[in-house]
Amino acid sequence: MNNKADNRDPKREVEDRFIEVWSDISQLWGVNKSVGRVHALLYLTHDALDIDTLADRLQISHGNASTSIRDLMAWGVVRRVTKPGDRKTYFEAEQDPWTWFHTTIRERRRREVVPVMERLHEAAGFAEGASKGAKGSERAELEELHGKIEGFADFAHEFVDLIDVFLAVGHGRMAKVFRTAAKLFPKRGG
Amino acid sequence: MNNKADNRDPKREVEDRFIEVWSDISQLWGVNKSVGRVHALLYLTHDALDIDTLADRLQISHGNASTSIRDLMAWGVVRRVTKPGDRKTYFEAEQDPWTWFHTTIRERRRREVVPVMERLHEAAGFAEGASKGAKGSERAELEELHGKIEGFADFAHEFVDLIDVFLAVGHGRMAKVFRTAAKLFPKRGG
DNA sequence: CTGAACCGTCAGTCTAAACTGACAATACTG
DNA sequence: CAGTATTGTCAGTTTAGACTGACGGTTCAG
Repeated sequence: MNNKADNRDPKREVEDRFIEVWSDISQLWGVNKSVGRVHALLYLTHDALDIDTLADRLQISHGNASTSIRDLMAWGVVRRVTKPGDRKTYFEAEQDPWTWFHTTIRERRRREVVPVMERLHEAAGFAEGASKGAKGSERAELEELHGKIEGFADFAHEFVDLIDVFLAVGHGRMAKVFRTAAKLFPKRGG
Repeated sequence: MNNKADNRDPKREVEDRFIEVWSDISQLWGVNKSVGRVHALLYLTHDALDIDTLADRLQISHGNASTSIRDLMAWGVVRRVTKPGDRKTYFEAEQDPWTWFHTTIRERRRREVVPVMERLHEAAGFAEGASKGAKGSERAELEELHGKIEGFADFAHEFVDLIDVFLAVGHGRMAKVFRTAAKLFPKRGG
């Protein structure tokens, strides 16, 4: 039960603490715990690791480690590595957090944002159609609804623009963009 | 089972379609389905609604509606409203999406970002302490680990700065900031 | 070709989160 | 003050998602 007490190795304890924090950040971000922990360990480990080593180190099943690695590769933040004269498959993580974050945002945009924006536009289109097909007070109500949906769609569209700027600017320059923006639009009270 | 077919009212269908989209967006954002649906309905509905009307309309239990409302109020995006000469408590949503988004980000920063950043700094501090207490090759390893953790912490700190700029700039001006940023740092290939 | 080492998959199990519905608490009416 | 309408809470149930471990497929050594 008590695997902290067994842990005499300071290196291991340093790793564990960071892994737990990253794991929690991942969960806030909608990524499951095991995936976060595997990612954290690969980020900390200079050498690429194989599935069994990951499973051992993190006390998770072989299957879970394998599935987590599959997810991380689908997100584009982990690479498969083979070493000559060695059968095993090793995995290594992107080492620069900005690159990793950029990749993640691009993938999230593709998987989640684009499809949901299409559905939002469909909903707005349906509302518009319904209001044009109605008469009298019902028409007025439907027009109001349509306006509300368009209002939200406009906001969502600006949010997507924000993502696009982030993706276009990229990496280290993002901080500079924001610093510039902060100067252009200085903080106000509240 | 088939409650779409029963649904002859076009207003209701327009609402339902939007509610489903918003619900999915909420889930992507880590907010549960019922909470998202309640929020969507309140956004669309000009008049404030009471708990039973919400539960009826969305086909969820009274308890679920009440809990969802409690969450939304804790997020600061729904207000309690009382009408003179009426016992019931009504609830209404913030109508401007930018205001709502701004409030949500501020709350998320407070609840999630700040605590996890503290833990990250603790982890970095622990790594530093461990490396200073070690000798020889172990020390070198611990210093490398510490460097990795600091690297991530720096990135995380810039991310928090980004949130702060967003909060400082606020509402409608955000779009302008981004348009300006986009001009300063034009899109490059990829 | 056979056996060993290893990775990927998925059915079944387990866990955590959401939801329901009954009850408690509160506010108001007559 | 008793009765009624309404909101809030939470124990128990249900549901969705994560995790395990056994199996099958593949690759390579001998």
